[in-house]
Amino acid sequence: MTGGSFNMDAKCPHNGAVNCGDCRMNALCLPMALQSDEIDRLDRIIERGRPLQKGEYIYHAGEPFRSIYAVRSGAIKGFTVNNEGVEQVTGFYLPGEIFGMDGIGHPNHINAAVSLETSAICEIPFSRMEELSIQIPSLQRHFFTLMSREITNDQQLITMLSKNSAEERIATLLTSISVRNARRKLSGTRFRLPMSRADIGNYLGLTVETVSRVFSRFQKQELLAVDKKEIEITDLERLKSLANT
Amino acid sequence: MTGGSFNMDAKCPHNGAVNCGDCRMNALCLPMALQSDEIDRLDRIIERGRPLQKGEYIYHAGEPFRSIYAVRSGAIKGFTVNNEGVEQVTGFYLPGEIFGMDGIGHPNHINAAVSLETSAICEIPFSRMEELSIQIPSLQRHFFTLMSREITNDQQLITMLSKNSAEERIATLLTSISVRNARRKLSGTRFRLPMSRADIGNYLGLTVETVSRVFSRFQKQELLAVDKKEIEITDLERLKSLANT
DNA sequence: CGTCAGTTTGAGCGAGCTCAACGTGAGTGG
DNA sequence: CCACTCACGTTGAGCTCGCTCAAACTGACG
Repeated sequence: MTGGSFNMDAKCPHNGAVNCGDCRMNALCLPMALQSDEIDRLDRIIERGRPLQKGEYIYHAGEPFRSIYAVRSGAIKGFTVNNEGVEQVTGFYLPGEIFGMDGIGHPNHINAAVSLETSAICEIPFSRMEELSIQIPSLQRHFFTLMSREITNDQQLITMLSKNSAEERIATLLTSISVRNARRKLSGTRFRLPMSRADIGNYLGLTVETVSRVFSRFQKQELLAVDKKEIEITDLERLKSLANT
Repeated sequence: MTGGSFNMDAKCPHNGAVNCGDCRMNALCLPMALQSDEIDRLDRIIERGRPLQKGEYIYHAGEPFRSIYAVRSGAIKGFTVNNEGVEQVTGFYLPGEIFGMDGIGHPNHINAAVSLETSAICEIPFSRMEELSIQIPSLQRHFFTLMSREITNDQQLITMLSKNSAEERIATLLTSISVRNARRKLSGTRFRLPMSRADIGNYLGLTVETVSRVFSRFQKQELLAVDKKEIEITDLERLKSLANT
């Protein structure tokens, strides 16, 4: 497990913030629920590590569950592995978002999490987080909220897999990334996809070929300009109208 | 309907238990995490209502979120409704299981819940439950566990919708119901499905016709004996081997 | 006995899959 | 600096599973 070997003294090249109070993401992340003295207490239990390289695992399925994580920069892919070794991507986590909650009900992680590009994350030991959330009710509340949000996210994916066409699924994913980027004050119309076509297909229940074809079709319809992983949404309104809900 | 003729003081014909300590489900339900004095405290916040008729809603999407619920008898269907009014079944809840957690992160319920047959449920006001779980850490822990289990359930459904054939999906659902019945000390091989073919199809991302055809095929292959909603699993091993993971 | 919701069965179609070939760019080693 | 490799992405052709549409069956209930 990478978590254990974190060096807390290393400066992160991406982000000078070494505590929640200064972190650019604090409006999105856990601290949003807290007052400044409470943030300090949360801050003290958080472990910040060296940056993760592309392809580095944060945890594997079956590893003991110790912590949940917040993304500071980069992008993380969460996925299950069934007993035939087939992967199912269950989510992509962008800066300000929390992942690793799948392990909570179980002694070990059910899912795995891997870094899709150079990323920085905060590790939050779960048992200490539990204690703290007994002392800080708004933290407990926020935590329930986060888990519930994970549930409704998953349920939206379920609806999509069950009811929507390939085009609708991809329009929905692109719209979602657009919204999440905008929330981080980044462009909602020009961005780089952190994941491969295979990851997108896996997440959306489609083959790589179908993903590629839909991208080409969207480009022909002048909804997108695609250059490998660089995406420019040229008609966000029409893309949104294609998307689910 | 005949609802008016139910008397809340009358003994419930299904279950004489009026408190968690005596409830047949307490080994599966919330109290499993608690000591007997703690169970009393939980017991005091739980509201038990008259039985629900088939088709009766526990809550609609958009209603204020107040409570979570435990199934005492019967069966509950949880589903989302997207803005075109299309339903997506997200789960079936059997006795001993908890539902309604989708509302936690939000002011209002995201999903709806409806009774599939005559059912009895316990209502647990969430704000009192939150207070209590601050005082009883093992209750907080159990609650985290339940929510996390909901997440992993949803993720299994995601994998199924994304990767499995119609036959695998239906084999998985039947196996799941079989296991959950066995946990309640009921037959794992002979039971009555509480939901319609349409509900099954909706849940599994299939049409009614496909569900019906797969049931017929399974019967021809001597995996099942189907008589409307009565199911006898005649070859559980082979059914399990068809099922996902 | 008629109605109506739920279910079953058949016939034909199509979205997305499979298989196959080719293109592209980053990394590697001579 | 080029040749080679290898992962990733695109495009085409044909097939298949589950969908759509249609019709008939069943049982519960008035």
